[in-house]
Amino acid sequence: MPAEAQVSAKVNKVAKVDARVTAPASPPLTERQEARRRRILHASAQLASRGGFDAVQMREVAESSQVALGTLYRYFPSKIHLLVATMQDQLEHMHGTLRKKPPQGEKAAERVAETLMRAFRALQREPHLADAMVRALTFADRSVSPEVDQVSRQTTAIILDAMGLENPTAEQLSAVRVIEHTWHSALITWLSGRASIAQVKIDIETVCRLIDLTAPDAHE
Amino acid sequence: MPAEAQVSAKVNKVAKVDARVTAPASPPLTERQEARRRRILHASAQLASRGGFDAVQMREVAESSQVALGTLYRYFPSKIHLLVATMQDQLEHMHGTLRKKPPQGEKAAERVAETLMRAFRALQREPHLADAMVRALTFADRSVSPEVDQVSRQTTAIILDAMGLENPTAEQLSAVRVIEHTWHSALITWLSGRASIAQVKIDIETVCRLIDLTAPDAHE
DNA sequence: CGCTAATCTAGAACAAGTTTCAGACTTGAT
DNA sequence: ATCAAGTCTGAAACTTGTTCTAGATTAGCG
Repeated sequence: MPAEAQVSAKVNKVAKVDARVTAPASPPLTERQEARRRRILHASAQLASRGGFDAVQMREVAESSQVALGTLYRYFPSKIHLLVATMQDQLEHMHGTLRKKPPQGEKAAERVAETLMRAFRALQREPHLADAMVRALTFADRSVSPEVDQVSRQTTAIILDAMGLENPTAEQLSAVRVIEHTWHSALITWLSGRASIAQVKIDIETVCRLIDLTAPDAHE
Repeated sequence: MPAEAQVSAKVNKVAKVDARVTAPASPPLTERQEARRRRILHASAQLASRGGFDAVQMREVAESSQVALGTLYRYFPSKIHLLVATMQDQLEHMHGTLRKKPPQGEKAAERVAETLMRAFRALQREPHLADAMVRALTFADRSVSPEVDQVSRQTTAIILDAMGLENPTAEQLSAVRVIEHTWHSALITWLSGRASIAQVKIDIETVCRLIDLTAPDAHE
């Protein structure tokens, strides 16, 4: 029988979180395990904040989080998994923060653009961290699909929140997907120095106009 | 003084290619060097076609192309550089091919969507190659910016071609950028198995509607 | 308490990208 | 034809992600 295994998963920090955006708490973890996991994620974010993707070296993460290399790999089967998990973690924060002060815009498109720009500003404060997370996200192969999908759902939830929609139409979901595409890709161009902050802003605002197209009289 | 160094760059295969999409032929190469370069790109594409990004191993590329490892690195300073160059190469082909049979759609949005779907179908024929190229492209860091930018310009040219525009407005260029974002990101979701081909099609068609937004009476 | 299975640790080992180096080869110029 | 400078080769070395192993620990159970 298992050794460390009990304690309830203490997710759902933010009140009524949609089940679709809550991580599927697979095997419940011991307190010590939960603590290890947090230490690892913390070390990962910290190293990433310093030097971006390259600075997150597995041996360093292991050392910083006081865990053996093998253990690190037991928790996160690859560097990409680790960074995607780090992103999930950060996104949860972000979503919580964004919920508190909902965007002010009149129309849905404006609110979404405002929300994304707010998120973008947050990323600008830790550009290296953003680099590590976004690079990992787009570099992830099939073996990380579930986790990446989770991030995607969380992002979708944030956008739908901003739109103020309960039951989006298929067309609106398409628009949201395209917005997400633009969001990710625009971040990449910014991170690799091929687009300015202003440029990203324009792209976001441009793509958000798609929302008007799917619901000319959009509001809640 | 330089040793191997002369011969004119024999780019511009396709007649009147816009200067903005022509590689800035830096130091002209010897014929033997040009041949080496081609062998390398060929080996790269071949290995990529087999097993995607991971199958393109620098030692293997070197061996396949009958070049020493050090030489390979002299031509392409990193695996990412190599794969991005491979993409440039493939894109040139693609653009040439696409030029021949221009899209039929009435409206600009339709023509762009049709063109991109055509390109998408081409990629589907070599999914592993697509994987290698696209992953490299989005993973590229600042050191590869010039090359990635070149790919971006080439892509822009293809889209503008499909739109049939000579002097796009700033607004239209924004739309094109957003379309490119969507194109790249949608490819990624497809390659990582998180979106179906049908899904990609919808996303492309959705984003192309932005064009109508910037030019309601769009045509040539 | 004492047992058993799972987990953790330290460290070696392996894989693939990248760098380095000494010597052989080419090239353009004298 | 010869020379100087730049290029190519083959091979070793180095780096960092990933895997493997043997032994120490920990957790849950009777």
